[in-house]
Amino acid sequence: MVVTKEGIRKGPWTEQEDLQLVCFVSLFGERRWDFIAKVSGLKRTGKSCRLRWVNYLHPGLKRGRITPQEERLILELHSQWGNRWSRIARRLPGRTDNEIKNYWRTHMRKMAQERKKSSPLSSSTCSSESEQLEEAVGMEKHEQSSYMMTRALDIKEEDEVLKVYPMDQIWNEIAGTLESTTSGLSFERYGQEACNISCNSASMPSPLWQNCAESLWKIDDDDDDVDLGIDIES
DNA sequence: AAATCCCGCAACCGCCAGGAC
DNA sequence: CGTCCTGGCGGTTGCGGGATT
Repeated sequence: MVVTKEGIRKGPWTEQEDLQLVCFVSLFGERRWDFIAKVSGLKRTGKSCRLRWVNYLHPGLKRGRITPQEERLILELHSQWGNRWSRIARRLPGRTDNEIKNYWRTHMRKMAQERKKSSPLSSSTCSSESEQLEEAVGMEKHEQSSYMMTRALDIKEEDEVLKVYPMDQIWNEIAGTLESTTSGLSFERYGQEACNISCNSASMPSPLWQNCAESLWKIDDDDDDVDLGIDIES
């Protein structure tokens, strides 16, 4: 853990920080990250708080491996939109842009390597890794796109089967102590005690969670008409 | 058993767009 | 209209842990 001259902490988040952030996001919502960063007493930037929330703490997040269906969807969407990770992520409920980005990098690298192995001659014609990657992706796309589209609709069902994610422990801890502080919170009060972490007295209004979870993964209508509707028909 | 390599992922950085003033 | 602030996005880095030698 690094602390900068300005007293800003960097590096991995501690469990305590996570709890603290969860508390304050529950109070203020997923906005005003700079404000949350200040008020919470976390010595983090607003950006850092937002990132931590979006990529790790959000209750709607799915954990575990990318499924074959998701993989195909990623391939298809990437072929349409390129590296628009956040946009792609909106199509994959519970997945974050960061996760998809990471997945893409590692798996496409793997694919490129395998391809290189299987056809060593072709490597001489490729001047860069990125070109190889694109080639590999193109290959995947043609093989799988139509199948993927029919499978894409199944993903939602699969989501329901899933999967305990690590934050459950935290949610459980918090949920157990909810009622005591959910009503009558004032700024002064939570500042002093609501997030007096160990968070045993943390407030965690569950309806808000449901709201958040739904809203974050709500598909952006503007983006939608571009793609799936069309492709599903084909 | 130790050293090295490789992969997955969390986190940071820089840039940009949109909104408030 | 210009400036500042905030949040979102894509790219990149670095660490931890498992696999391999």
